Amino acid sequence: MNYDETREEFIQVWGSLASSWGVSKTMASIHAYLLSSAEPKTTDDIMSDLQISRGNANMNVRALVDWGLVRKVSIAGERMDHYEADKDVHSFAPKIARERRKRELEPIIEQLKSLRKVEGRTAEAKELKKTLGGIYDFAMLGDQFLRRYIQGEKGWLTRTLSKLLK
Amino acid sequence: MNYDETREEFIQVWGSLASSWGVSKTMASIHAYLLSSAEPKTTDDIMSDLQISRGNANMNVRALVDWGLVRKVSIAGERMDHYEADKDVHSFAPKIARERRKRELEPIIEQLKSLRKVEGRTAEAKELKKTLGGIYDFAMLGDQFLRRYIQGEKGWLTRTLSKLLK
DNA sequence: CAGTATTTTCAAAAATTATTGAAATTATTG
DNA sequence: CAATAATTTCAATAATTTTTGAAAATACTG
Repeated sequence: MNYDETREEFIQVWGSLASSWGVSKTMASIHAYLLSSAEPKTTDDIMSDLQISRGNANMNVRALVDWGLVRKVSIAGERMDHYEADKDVHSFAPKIARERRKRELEPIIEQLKSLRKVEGRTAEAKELKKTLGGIYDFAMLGDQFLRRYIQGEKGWLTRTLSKLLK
Repeated sequence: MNYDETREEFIQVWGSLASSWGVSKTMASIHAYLLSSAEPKTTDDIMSDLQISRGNANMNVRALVDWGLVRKVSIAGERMDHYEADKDVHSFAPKIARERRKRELEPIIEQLKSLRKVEGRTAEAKELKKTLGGIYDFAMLGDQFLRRYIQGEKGWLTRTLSKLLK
């Protein structure tokens, strides 16, 4: 399988998995497109290679920039903005973790913090308290781990997991 | 905040977060409903308390049973099926992890396994190979960790993470 | 500054995903 | 086995999410 075929398939796979990763198909496709590009690309490149509209390309490139997965670079003599993906998984994965933590974990923790204090001396109230408390404690542990990964030094997770699984 | 208020809010929070967790809103609401129920509930209970249709209730309860988060229990003298949630987060979280791993991680790994072998001696082919290889290795590490958690003994993850974060 | 290029916005349309509800199927009871 | 209860299925509908594309805003260039 050659370069172009690999690229195309990578873009298509990354895109088709997008929904289960909680991002739009286009956002994932553009990410894969830039991850597999040797050179920075313009919005026009993205539009024509991925066959999408300008508005769509613009919105999703910006989202990728917001997530920190892609950066704007200037090419001397060119007017259009060029975009380039961070290709080092150990650098971009924590950024994805940061966004997903914020969307998927933080709101649960915030809510459970108060819900687990449910009042009442009935058996059912006590049981609910225990259930919610258990979920809260578990979520907090995951949260601490994620926070450490997100802001930690680059090799930490890999080193830790490797050791752990040896 | 009393038992009923807490329950209602928990159901609503769990449901509203569903989309970012890759499950349908109803599936999450039913899960929260059963997690916060002292007694096993029938499809009719779910329908009337959550205000949803029979088809919807049936489909999503079955999905919860498939995931292993809820089990069918028989109540002596009652004809209708009753459903009860596994309330121990250390028992049900690995089941969620198992399903999400299957949907979100396994397909990427399967594809990257071959894509990372991209042929070509050009600079761009080499760079792509490096990028895809890096993502693959990282995904494999996460996969090993998840597998260990999913089929491991109950306290493993909590113990490990607690030690790690101390 | 005027003219042109580029980027952004956002209402409307399209695509996707979830839900309903009634009919079909399956299970239970006497 | 007939009658009834309970469950499942699935085509139609509704709700949600994504995408388009043209207009508005912004940024350059000479």
